Amino acid sequence: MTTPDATLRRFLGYDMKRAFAVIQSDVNAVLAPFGLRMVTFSVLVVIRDNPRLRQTQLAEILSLEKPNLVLILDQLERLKTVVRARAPDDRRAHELNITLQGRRLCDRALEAVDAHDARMAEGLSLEERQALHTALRHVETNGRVVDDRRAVSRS
Amino acid sequence: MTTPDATLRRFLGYDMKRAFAVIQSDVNAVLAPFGLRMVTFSVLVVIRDNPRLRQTQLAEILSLEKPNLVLILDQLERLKTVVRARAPDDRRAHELNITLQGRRLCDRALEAVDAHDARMAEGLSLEERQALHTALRHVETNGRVVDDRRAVSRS
DNA sequence: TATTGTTATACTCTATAACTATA
DNA sequence: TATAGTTATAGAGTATAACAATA
Repeated sequence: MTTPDATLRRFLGYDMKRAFAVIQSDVNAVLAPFGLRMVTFSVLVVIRDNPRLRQTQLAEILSLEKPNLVLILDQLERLKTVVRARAPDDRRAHELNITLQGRRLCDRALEAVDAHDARMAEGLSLEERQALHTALRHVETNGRVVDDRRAVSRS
Repeated sequence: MTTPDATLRRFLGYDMKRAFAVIQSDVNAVLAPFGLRMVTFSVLVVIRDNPRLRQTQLAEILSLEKPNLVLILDQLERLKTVVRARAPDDRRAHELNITLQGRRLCDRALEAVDAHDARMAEGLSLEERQALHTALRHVETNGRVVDDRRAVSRS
């Protein structure tokens, strides 16, 4: 047993929790100067890439609960980066759109996060980096399957 | 743009957040029948592997804050899996040790988490899986470096 | 009756300051 | 004066129930 946590190091969950903790605090630090957090940044990007999106769809895409999205959008509206407008065809719904100012902020933030991401991947070859993304998506998919047969694992 | 979150998919942080969310809820479901969560499980394993460990050291190993560790240990003591004892050489400190009952629980939980981990890695070759671990530790290390020169990234 | 966005709320996780008892 | 463990507390992040407006 070379390190005190050697037993845990064989689990994907453990290595991922540690790696993600590092990334999250780091990305939040990178985004703070823009007035953004990891979630608000993600929401801003998805709104930019999907004009006239509705809140329910946005929540679905990012796996957020609708009530939690409300406060995130309030914050983005306060930053003048996003606007909520009544949908003409369904007056219950809101169409979400990015503003010009939001687009500028989004571009700058994307650049900063890209730079940070490159630093996080330093030391990994392009192939290794691509393999990491592939493996992570693989795990995400495997987990979703496990979700269906929940708690059958053993007891 | 094939998926609504295609832009975000290029970021390690995004793929990791999604993959980890899946793993975490999954592992917690696997551990629930044992009365454990991801953290309590990790703490139990480290105590088993490092007899007479003290709380400050344990907190350091698992990157937990000492105050948060207190409640975790309370819970493990209530389960009769761990005991706190006054250290003979320093009466301020506690020596942590696993009980026989704790050892049994730890073994069964490890088996369950191992089985789950194998399912999460299904579809990945042994080499791919090993590469995933390596890449995650690489990211963890890269992040720690960034930590030192915090907030210098750009603004 | 169902759905969209919202409010209120609660529970977990994480982080910090300050206390106590020892050193 | 400093350290180990603890208490209290506050802030995120996340989850559910119920409501008003609209379909």
